[in-house]
Amino acid sequence: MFFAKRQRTLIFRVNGYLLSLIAMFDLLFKHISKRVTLSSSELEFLTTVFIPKKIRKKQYLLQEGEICKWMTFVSKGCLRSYTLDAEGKEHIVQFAIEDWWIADMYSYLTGEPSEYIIDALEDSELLMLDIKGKETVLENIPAFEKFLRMLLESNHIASHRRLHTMMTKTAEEKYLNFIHSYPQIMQRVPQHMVASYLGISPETLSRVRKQILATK
Amino acid sequence: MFFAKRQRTLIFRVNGYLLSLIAMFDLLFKHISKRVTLSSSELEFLTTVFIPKKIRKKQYLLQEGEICKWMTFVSKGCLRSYTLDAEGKEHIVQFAIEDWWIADMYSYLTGEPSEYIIDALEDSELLMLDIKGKETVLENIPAFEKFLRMLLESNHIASHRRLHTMMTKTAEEKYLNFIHSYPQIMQRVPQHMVASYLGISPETLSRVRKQILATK
DNA sequence: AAATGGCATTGACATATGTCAATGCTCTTT
DNA sequence: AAAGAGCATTGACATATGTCAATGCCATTT
Repeated sequence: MFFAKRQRTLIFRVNGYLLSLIAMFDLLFKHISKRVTLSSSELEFLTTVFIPKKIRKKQYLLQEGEICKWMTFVSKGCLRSYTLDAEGKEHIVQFAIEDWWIADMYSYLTGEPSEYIIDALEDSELLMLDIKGKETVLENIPAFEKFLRMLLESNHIASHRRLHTMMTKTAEEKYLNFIHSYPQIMQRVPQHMVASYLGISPETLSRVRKQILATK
Repeated sequence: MFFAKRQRTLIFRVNGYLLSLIAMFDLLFKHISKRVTLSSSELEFLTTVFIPKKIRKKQYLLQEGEICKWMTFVSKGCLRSYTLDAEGKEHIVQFAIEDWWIADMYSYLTGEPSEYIIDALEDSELLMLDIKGKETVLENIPAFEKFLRMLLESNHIASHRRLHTMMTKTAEEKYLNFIHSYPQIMQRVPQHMVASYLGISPETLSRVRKQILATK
């Protein structure tokens, strides 16, 4: 009786795990298929190279001074990357939610220690690709080169746009721009982190929001 | 006599033109070879796809509202891309000197009209690649996909770094950072354009420089 | 139910940077 | 040689945003 119960539990666990794995890879496949078409054997190959990982809220994925070993695809949850300045203040560089990637590409590509920190803002599910894995995929799946190139092109455009708003817009415009571009993220992360991402103080963001509410 | 003279001149011109063409492509070849190895027939193929162009100081390469049809490799000279804001003030997004690329990738990839302007700050020599050409190259030279991916990776890193300094540094730090990273450009372009690139006013840059000279 | 920690808000005040206007320099054009 | 354009510098002043400190709210933990 005891045994049977244990076994059932185990099977449930294994089933649950497999189901969640399937869902994770399913999102990755859809993500890639938006840009290039892979054969089913190629997709299957990906499952042997990406490392699935679950991570709890507040856990680190990368700590300052470590080498960033992974390009990480977020299949569930929310992470951020940030730096600490001389005064120990956080500056958030990026949020990543489902269907996005996060990494310190500088550290990843050069092998230099990272100045960034990546941690989880929610319990999250990740698919991680190390340099070796990336090379294997590039060797075995020609279209993946194209996929990466196109991903980087999108990224390039987004970076330029962000830089431009950072340089030329007021705090209010930055905020309006943010809630327009990323309404989901605004809901999910604390306001002071959005402020940090926008490069303004939490107090200023609070005042900007008050101001906006007043005028409409 | 008259004829003979004309002919000699013509030959000189043609020779000069060919020599300059060779130099232009030579730089492009070296640029590409830093990242991937191409066969000589592949290199030769590139000369049939890239369009050489000379452009005089102050000429436009892209005007606001036009579609950006070209990815442009600068083999000589200096260009900039910038926007005009609501008050008509210039915001410089990028400088490009020899061995760099310039384009509005958003417009180039989507075919939407550009919000950017690209013009020459010096007489310049360019090698230009339109979308059709890019596709042809990608079809005929597999390694070019890898080259583009790696170029975009470098770009990605540089954008992140720039964004970070824009967000977290003072005017003085931005300036010091700039002259450290791009001493050549500082020499070649007017100071107020550097200010614009750094997102600060020309007056502030002037004061920052004075301040730096005083303290050392 | 009480205690705690994280967070947003608000007010008073400080400051870096922008704006405007004047001056003078240097180089090119006439 | 004169004129003009483009540019860097400087001073006076304006302002957006940051900093510091206090308050109160809400959710989670004990």
